[in-house]
Amino acid sequence: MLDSCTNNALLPDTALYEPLMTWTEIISHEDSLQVFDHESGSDAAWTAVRPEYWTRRHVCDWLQFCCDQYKLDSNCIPISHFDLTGAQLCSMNKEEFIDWAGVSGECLYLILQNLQTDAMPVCDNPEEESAFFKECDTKGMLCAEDTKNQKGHNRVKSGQQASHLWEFVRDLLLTPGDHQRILEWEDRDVGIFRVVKSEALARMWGQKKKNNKMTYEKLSRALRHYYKTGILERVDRRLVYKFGKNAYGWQDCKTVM
DNA sequence: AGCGTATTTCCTGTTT
DNA sequence: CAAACAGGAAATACGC
Repeated sequence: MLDSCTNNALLPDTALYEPLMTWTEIISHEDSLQVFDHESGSDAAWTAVRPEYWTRRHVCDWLQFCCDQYKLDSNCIPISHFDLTGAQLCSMNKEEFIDWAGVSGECLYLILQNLQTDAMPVCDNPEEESAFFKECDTKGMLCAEDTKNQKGHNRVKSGQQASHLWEFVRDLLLTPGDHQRILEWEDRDVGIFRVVKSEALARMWGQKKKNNKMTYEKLSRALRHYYKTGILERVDRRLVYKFGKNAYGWQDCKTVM
């Protein structure tokens, strides 16, 4: 089986993003992030939006970009697996991602991680940018040599995803996989979900925050604080919550590939 | 050091 | 009765 990562000298330095934006430009678009309309899934390019907030369309565009620019073999990518949002994409850990994404998984994971973290060159210096992509290139080659036993990708930082409780909840809802029915969508279209296993949810949140004294009682108090900020809306049913107008990243985007 | 935000902790009362 | 919900109040954690 041919690993597409072997496929070329990836990243011909600065030419890489020529048709797109430089990182500096991308970062300067932070402001436009604030006004991005998640409801309508409107038009910001994936380059202008943080991966965690990508719509399905953005994920699709990003994948296409990776295939084009990194010469990944699209035949080796399970395209149907990428019918997911950025939040879903980002919530997978490395193992899950690689399982999910096929033989190019490690390459794609690395690219995504670098987009997510400040490993992105935040500078105006094209030389640094190009150095960044060279490093990315090197890692890409590594993954071609051995897709299994590469552990030391120190470049990939552990990331800052889901640092807030509501994001943690959201990502749990969106993550395909293994947390067995702790949360379930009640009405996905409008963002209503139900806490199925309250103690388990508290335990997971406690683990994440390294707080073994977390309880659902306390977690739910934190959730109720979200009512006043519009992250959540009240639903007068036990263990049922609804994402509010200030929550993002949970929607099921209608525009698909 | 000071501040603001996001919880965490505790509590009293109410509802399911 | 147990489990949740409602919020107020205060303590804490943490990033800037």
